[in-house]
Formats: sequence, structure tokens, C-alpha cells
Amino acid sequence: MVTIADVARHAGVSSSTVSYVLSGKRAISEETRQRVQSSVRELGYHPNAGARALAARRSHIVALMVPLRTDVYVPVMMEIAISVTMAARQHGYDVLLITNDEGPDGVRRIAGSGLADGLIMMDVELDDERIPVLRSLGTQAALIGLADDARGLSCVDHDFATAGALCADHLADLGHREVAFIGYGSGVYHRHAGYAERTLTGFRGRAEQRGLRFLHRSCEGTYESTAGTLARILADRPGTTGFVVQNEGAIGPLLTLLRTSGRTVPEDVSVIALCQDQLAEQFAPRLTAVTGSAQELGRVAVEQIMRRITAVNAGDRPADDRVLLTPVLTVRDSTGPAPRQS
Amino acid sequence: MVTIADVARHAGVSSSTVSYVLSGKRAISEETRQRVQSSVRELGYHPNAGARALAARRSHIVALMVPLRTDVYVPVMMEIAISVTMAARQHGYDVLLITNDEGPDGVRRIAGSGLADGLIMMDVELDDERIPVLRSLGTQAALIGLADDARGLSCVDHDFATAGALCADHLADLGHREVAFIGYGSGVYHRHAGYAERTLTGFRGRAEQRGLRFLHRSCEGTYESTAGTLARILADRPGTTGFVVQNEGAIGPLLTLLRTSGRTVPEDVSVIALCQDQLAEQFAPRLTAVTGSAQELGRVAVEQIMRRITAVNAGDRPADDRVLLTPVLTVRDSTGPAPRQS
DNA sequence: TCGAAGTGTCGAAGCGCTTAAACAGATGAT
DNA sequence: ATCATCTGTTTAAGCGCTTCGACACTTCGA
Repeated sequence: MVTIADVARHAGVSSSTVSYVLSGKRAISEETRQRVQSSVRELGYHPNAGARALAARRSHIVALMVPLRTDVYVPVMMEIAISVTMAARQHGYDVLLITNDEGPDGVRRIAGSGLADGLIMMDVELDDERIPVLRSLGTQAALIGLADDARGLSCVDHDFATAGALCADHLADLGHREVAFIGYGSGVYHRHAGYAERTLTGFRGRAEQRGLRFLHRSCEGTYESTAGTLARILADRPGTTGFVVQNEGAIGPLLTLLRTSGRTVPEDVSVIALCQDQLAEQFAPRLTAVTGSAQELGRVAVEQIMRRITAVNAGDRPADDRVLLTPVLTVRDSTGPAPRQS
Repeated sequence: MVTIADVARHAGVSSSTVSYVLSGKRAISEETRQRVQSSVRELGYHPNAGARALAARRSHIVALMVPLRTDVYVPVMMEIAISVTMAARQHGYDVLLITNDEGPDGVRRIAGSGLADGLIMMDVELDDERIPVLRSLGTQAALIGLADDARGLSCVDHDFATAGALCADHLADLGHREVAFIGYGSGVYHRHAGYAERTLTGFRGRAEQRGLRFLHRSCEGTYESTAGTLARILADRPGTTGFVVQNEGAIGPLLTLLRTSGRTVPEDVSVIALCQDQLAEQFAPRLTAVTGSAQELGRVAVEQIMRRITAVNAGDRPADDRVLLTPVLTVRDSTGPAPRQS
């Protein structure tokens, strides 16, 4: 193993000089810097992470707490995890993966051991028991999602209310009058009312403004439950011509069911999905969809946590921050003008 | 921050005694142990990770290198990542997430800095350039997937050949004579011939044994490409009554296409998917599928890496290990007896 | 009764790094 | 010429933990 002392010897300087070259925390003459850097390269030196963490009291690691649940669309979580990892690397940080099931004790463990300098939490519940722990330990954290009480932390999320509103606008613009919103199963609403409810609220508000008659039905995302949901909608409102689908699992079944019931998309009914573009492109017809970038979510969370860590390190109190990312509606082949009244 | 010295003072012993209580590496009287442990609890002591890593030369972290690619079914990767994390926790280990794009330098960085005691690599290519680096650095590693040359490492994977064979057997048992295998896009075959080719080989071998006429067509997994693939199959072999689908993205489109072309599943044609049970259950009809457990994959990889780390720590040479997990065929509603000759 | 072996605990060195403080030498103002 | 200032480098003190060897005490066989 190559140590900083080896590099120092090789470059003919003291080890503190090597340290200062690497951290840039003191002025070093150009000539010395060059010499040290080439020694570093030549010897293949990598600072020992443990020693660095111990001496500097910073681990250069952020922890990412991911949910175990599978009712949220999993590829999105993976995309976030990966974008967090890559964004963190840009700052010289690595990412430690922690599962949600460790709960508040997990937070205590990570903070207590100094394993991570900060924490990014996904799938935060509105009244999450980890949040008070975070606050009492003074641990720096960024949430992906919104918490009830976000004092002492930074948050980032999609602007789901706007996403819902965009759906309502698009259908109204196309002349639809009766529309249905197919949401998540009731579990999701009860738990982290976050995105599910915010989308619905945004949709409802705009739908009312635009004079749309609308229906909201929750749906578990299986074929059977989608069939049941659709049957109820069509029984209650036979004139429904527009569908907004939030549950990714319900999309495929819905399209199949509409087809078998003799309804053509988009001539007879329009369908908008709230899902990733990649998924929207996979169906036939390709779906008009409203999406926010999952990558961006991860990137912003990393920026937030880095800003907090930097502030603390400079002796400042980190500023709380709250970012909502604006979603985008992409028109594809599943939405069209409302059919003429029959 | 609570240190080991605080605990020692509180319990009225020396800090080395506390250390031995916690590690169990020396005999400690029952009475002292109790006293120390209750001090630990009372003070909420967590050993400082950096100091521990520095002194013991073990970080208690394993790195998990995940692919950036999205052509592999993403939820499976997430499931593996999570099961790795949870299994590692059982051994007192945490998991560091590294993206594939760091390549061999990533391996050097992790090994050189002592950040991780071992490495679990997913999505290994047959002739992966990280493997020689691993070997030259003496880094302990476990692969999820099989490499060309696995000397010096442990591997675990599904037994895809058996999975393919199970598909052939099931269709043959049901009396089908002409079957088609819908594989991945050609990129997957060229890159990590691993699972794609092994499945196909297993299928082909058994199909020949059982006297099945079969066709293999690659497919990108989009609606359009599935449509093209199916059209070609039906043009080349109009009598095809059995389908094996490996590309998860092609499943939905295939079912839709079969339906629109007037073929009923399973009365006219049988469909077997090579995919997770969860996904297989989502379609209508629910699909007969062959699967191995992704969780088990992660668990075994962790066991392997732990065994290697323990061996190295004891001064032994770690034994190479290679595990293939046996897949299971679950019969559901998408396969049935071959239709009578018309 | 004595030495050997075993048991339980402690002291202290050291893991590889960061960083405050000291220091040497050059530069400039007086 | 003298002192203050600045620049670039070194010295040395830890960071909190593990672990080796030492030590005190008990137990046991001869």
C-alpha cells in the first residue's frame, strides 16, 4: 500500500506538503506541485479513506436511504440512485446505500459512526419518524420528496401539482368534457400522501377551473384491479373520453381493456400517463405523458447536501432549501380531439 | 461525539477492554461485559468508522458496482442491490454504490483507498477489463454473472441453460411441435453473451432432444420491433404454437399482437416468459414463467465475498467459488396443450 | 510448595492522514 | 541596515480505534 509518506519521500518534500498539494488548502509553488503530482501518479497513490476520515472528520461519503417498497415504480428509484451516485462523484463523494428498514436507528448508526457526512432520503413519509432524529443529531440531510416539517433540511421533488394541472389543461384544450383520473392504490395515499395527493389536487383544481367533469378512482395496478376500475368509471360516466393514469402498472392493462371494449385510442378516448418518457414510448400507441426528470432529482439532492456540508464545514448554519422541478408534457399519439357528441 | 474512551470511563475499565468486549476477540468476564455493554447502550456509543478502518485495516464496507445500462430489466438490478445491502448488514457490513462507468479506475480507486474490503460486480462482460485489475491488486471480488476467466474470484448466477431447457420441456410436454424463442436485441448478445446465450443454448439443446422445430429471433423489446419479429416468425413458420420470450419489454406487445391477430392464449398459442414472477402475474392471462430469485443472487454474492474477506483476514488463500442457482418453472394461464392439427 | 498454564485486564504503540503553529528565506518599506 | 510581511515548507500533535505484549491474579499438577 502506497502512503502519503511514500509520495513525500519520492517527491523530496514533507508529507504535509503532499497533503496541501492534494487539498489545495495552502499555497504551494508551481514547481513543487508538479513534482508531487507526478509522484502521486507514478506511485498510483490513493489517500487512505479511513485515515482521511479520521483526521479531517469528514468521510466524503453520503448515505442514500432507499425504500424497500415495490409499489412505487422501481426503475425511477434506480435512476435516482444512479444519478445521485454520479453527481456525488463529481464532488469527490461516494454513496453508501442504506435500506429504509433500518429506520431511525439507521440514521443514528450512520451519524454516530461518522460513516457519512450527510444523508439523502427517498420515500419520506409525511410524518416520518426519522426526521426528528435527524434534527436532534444535527445530521445534514436532503429529502427527495416533501416532509410535513422540513425545518433543518433541504427538499427536492417534482412539482406534481403542476403535473396534474398540465394533464387537465391538455385534455381541456382538446375539447374533452368528461375525464377520469386513475390513481395509485389506497395504500400509497395513506402512507406518503406526498406525490399521489399533490398530483390529484393539482389536477382537480385545474379541472374545475376549466369546467371539466372528472372522476378519481384509485387502482392497485394489476390487470384485475384496472379492469374493475375501468368498469366502474364507464358505468358511472359512460361519456368519459379522457383518462389520466398515474399508476404505471395500470397503463398496459388500461390500453388492452380499452381496445377489447372497442374503444380506439386516440380517436374515441385520449390517454395521458404520468410516467417516464421511456415507458411512455413503449406502448402502442406511444403515450402522451407528463414527466419530470428523475436524474435531475438526484442531482439537485446532491447539490443540496453538498451545500449543507460545505456550510457546516465553514462554520455557517446551512440554509434550508426547497426545490420543485417543473414537469413537462410531451404530446404523443395517445391523445387527440374529443370525439363529436353522438 | 461519544468515543470509546467515554465508554471506558463510564464503565470503569480501559478502552482496550471495551474494544475487546465489542469485538469478542479476547475473553472478558461476564460481569465486565455486562457493565460495558450497558454503558455502550446508555451513552449511545457507535464506533467511529474511520478510526476503526484505520486501526483494523478493514472498512466493513463492500462496494457494489452497478451497470448504467437500461437494457437489462431494471427492477431486477434494484432487487439485487437491495438484497446485497440487507445481506451485508447481517454481517455488519455496509454497501458502497459504484457505477460501472468508473471502469477499471474505479476498481483501483476503491482498492487503493481501502474504502471497501471487497467488491461485488454486476453486469460483468465476458472479457471484462476490470478483472485483470482486480487480480493484480489482489482485491477480493464476487461476480454476479459469469466471466470468461474467473480465477481469483467467486461467481454466482442463475442457471440460464437450465431455464432454457425447462421452457423447451414444458412446451414439448404439452405437445407443441413448432416453437419460437424471442430473445434480446443483438447488442446484448454481442456484449455479455452471458445469460442471453446460455439461455438460448440450454433451450436449443433440449428442444433438439425433444424433437421440437424451433426458431430463434432477436428483438429489441419495443412495440415495433416485437411486431416485426412476430411477423417474421409467423411468415417463416405459420405453424408455430409456442413462444418463449426472454426480453421483458417484448412481453406486453407480444400478447397484444397475438390478440389482434386473432390468436387466443393459451388455446391457440402458448407463451412462456423468462422473467420475474411479479411481472408475469401482471399480464392477462397471467404468464407461465421461468425465474430464479434475484434476492438469492444478492445473498449468495454477499456470502461469497464475506467468505473471501474472512479467509484473507485469517491469512488463508480464499477459495474460488462458483454457484449456479436453479430456476423454477411456474405454470400459470398462458400455456396449454397444443391445438390439434388443423 | 512451587512452577506452569490459564484468565482477565491494562498500557501503549501505531494505523495514515490533516492542520495549527513554527520556521526559513525572500521581498519590500522605512 | 532593520524590521515587518509574505510565501512556501516543515514539524509535530493529534483524530479514535485495534492489538500486541505485559501484568496481576487464579488454578492446577507435580
